Amino acid sequence: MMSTIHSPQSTYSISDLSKEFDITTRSIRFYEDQGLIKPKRRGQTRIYSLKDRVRLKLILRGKRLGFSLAETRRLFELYDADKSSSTQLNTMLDLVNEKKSALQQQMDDIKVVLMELNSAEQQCKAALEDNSAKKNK
Amino acid sequence: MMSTIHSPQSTYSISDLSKEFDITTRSIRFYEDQGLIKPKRRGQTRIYSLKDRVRLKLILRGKRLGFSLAETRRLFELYDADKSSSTQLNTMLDLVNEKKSALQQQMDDIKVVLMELNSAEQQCKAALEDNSAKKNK
DNA sequence: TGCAAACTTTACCTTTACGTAAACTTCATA
DNA sequence: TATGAAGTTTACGTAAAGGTAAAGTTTGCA
Repeated sequence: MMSTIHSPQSTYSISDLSKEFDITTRSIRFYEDQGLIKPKRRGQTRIYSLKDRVRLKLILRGKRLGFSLAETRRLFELYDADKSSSTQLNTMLDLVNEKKSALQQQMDDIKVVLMELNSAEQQCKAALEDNSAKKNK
Repeated sequence: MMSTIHSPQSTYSISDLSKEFDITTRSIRFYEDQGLIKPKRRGQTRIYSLKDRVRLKLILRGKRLGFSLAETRRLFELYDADKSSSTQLNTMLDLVNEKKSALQQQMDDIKVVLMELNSAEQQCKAALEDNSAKKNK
């Protein structure tokens, strides 16, 4: 099932994607189960499109940022949703603003922790030099 | 058990902390269970120190960044560890660098997602204006 | 002294995000 | 043709991070 033609591929097998993103096929099927991706089928074999691949990338990035699969699915749904419904658009705006402020908070957290880690690193290095100066094992 | 004196308090009850950080007492005891904090006891009542409070804050910040409790505990352990053991110091350096690059990656992720969210926000607003111009419900 | 609020332990329950195993089908190819 | 790789479904298991309930202390204070 492994496709050999590279570059701008337009369909992918499940193992193509599991290798590319270094996740198990189990995970990919699970995301489908949860309604995050909807690959076509050829017989009972799943055929993934470019859109599916983009979504996978978004799912994984979301995960790195602590989004639950349910949250990510919600974002997908809204993104696909009816653009003529003002109610939907407002719901989306609310969600977007919620996410934005959460991410701002995360940015701030990260900056603080990075500074602390840098400081810890310096202390470690200093202590190591100190140790080697004193020549104790 | 609620202490009434404010400002630089030096001990706290479990409910003091649960209120301050807006988490349940169950969570606080769970963190203790997992070896992240070690409050003193008066009888069987837990007495939390400033250090415990700082750790709680660190635990929660870690959680916001997607650190597991086990990871946070590991960082605490290394921080408390023997500063004369070069092996330990090197282990710590490794862990610190690992965390640093993960956080850098997160920062990059966040920047991308923030840009996308901003763009989504603009599109929503434009669509809303469009809708109201066309006066459809 | 005697309640009510706050504290405690113990223990089982829940959700999320998969892992793992079993048993089956499809397909290329030796 | 048969064997092995890759795919599939179904189903049970698991780890993390608590929630919740039961049943029992402790303590302030009216």
